[in-house]
Amino acid sequence: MPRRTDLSATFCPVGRSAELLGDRAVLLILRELFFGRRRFELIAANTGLGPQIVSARLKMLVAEGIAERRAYSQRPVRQDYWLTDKGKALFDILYAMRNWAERWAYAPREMGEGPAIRYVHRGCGTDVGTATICPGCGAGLGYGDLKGEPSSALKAEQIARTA
Amino acid sequence: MPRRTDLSATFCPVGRSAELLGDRAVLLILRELFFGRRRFELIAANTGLGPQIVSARLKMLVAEGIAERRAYSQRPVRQDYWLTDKGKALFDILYAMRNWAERWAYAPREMGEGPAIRYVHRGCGTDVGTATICPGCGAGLGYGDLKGEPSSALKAEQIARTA
DNA sequence: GATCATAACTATGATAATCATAGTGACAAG
DNA sequence: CTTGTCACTATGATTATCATAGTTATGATC
Repeated sequence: MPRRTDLSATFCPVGRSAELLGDRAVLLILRELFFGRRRFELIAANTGLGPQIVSARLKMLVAEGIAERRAYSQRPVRQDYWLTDKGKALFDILYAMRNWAERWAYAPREMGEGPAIRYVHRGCGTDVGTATICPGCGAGLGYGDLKGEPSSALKAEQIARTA
Repeated sequence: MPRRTDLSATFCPVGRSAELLGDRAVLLILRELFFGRRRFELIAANTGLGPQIVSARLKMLVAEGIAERRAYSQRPVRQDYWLTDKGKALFDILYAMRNWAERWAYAPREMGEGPAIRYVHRGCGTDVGTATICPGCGAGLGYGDLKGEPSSALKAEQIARTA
């Protein structure tokens, strides 16, 4: 495609976010990083993206200050990727995406099963459902406040992808 | 590009959302619809997208039940696009994108100016800043609860695009 | 009543991003 | 010294995207 117009300098904040997030690969990689999958091969396997795309997007995320590359082993040299504060702040967006899809974009769900990921408020132990304010204690819910537990169906799908 | 893998049937809700939202054009068009710009030509002008893309994406949004096409004039026949309930529910995501960018993705901002769009809670009149819970009255903030006022810089940019 | 204007699109060709596949370099284990 | 793991890079075919121009339908203007 021809060179698309750059939105990173528009006055509209949604436009600036769209410049980053209007890309399947970026969203999927961020999902993996939030799930704690930091290694290149794991990210590639779980997203289904090719290694060139994963490589290019991770480079970009590092350049934008959203992720950082760390060596988790010296011999052999092995790198992985961690979210920075700027990256962790994207949690609200991904959580809103999750909430929308659980409500409006139906999954190939087993009968009677609940959401694909159950989130529990670490502070008070309440299952928050798809709320942004804890229904148990009224606290706002941000990065680190929630503990997610994938359903058996989601777990099976993830295992199938990495096998 | 080759046929990319379809994520609309994955168990992961973030994946299903990414299938829809991982696309610059979709995000920009949704922004316009939330801003109340419903006409084809206005959407094309404000997003900078070509008419083929706008056409294709609007068709898709209608097919997905996110927008609907309405005739706002019979003679001459003129159509525009409105968000459905499913579409309006995407507000939380766009609002989270706005909040993230206002905080972390810096605008070419005039000195001393605040956010590009000031949001005021309709219920109590409080300027909510980038909060998801009204700092004035504690109410949760969703679609319809907020009144947005673009800054002069953002207004100027919008006028420049449509001229 | 011929031309001009407006709105909502559709059509075409050049360009560039994406995917699938294969390969590389560094090291460790057997 | 062959095999395996991990984090990538390289290549070629495919296809989405952009810029530009054109179409259809109608109303307004000269």
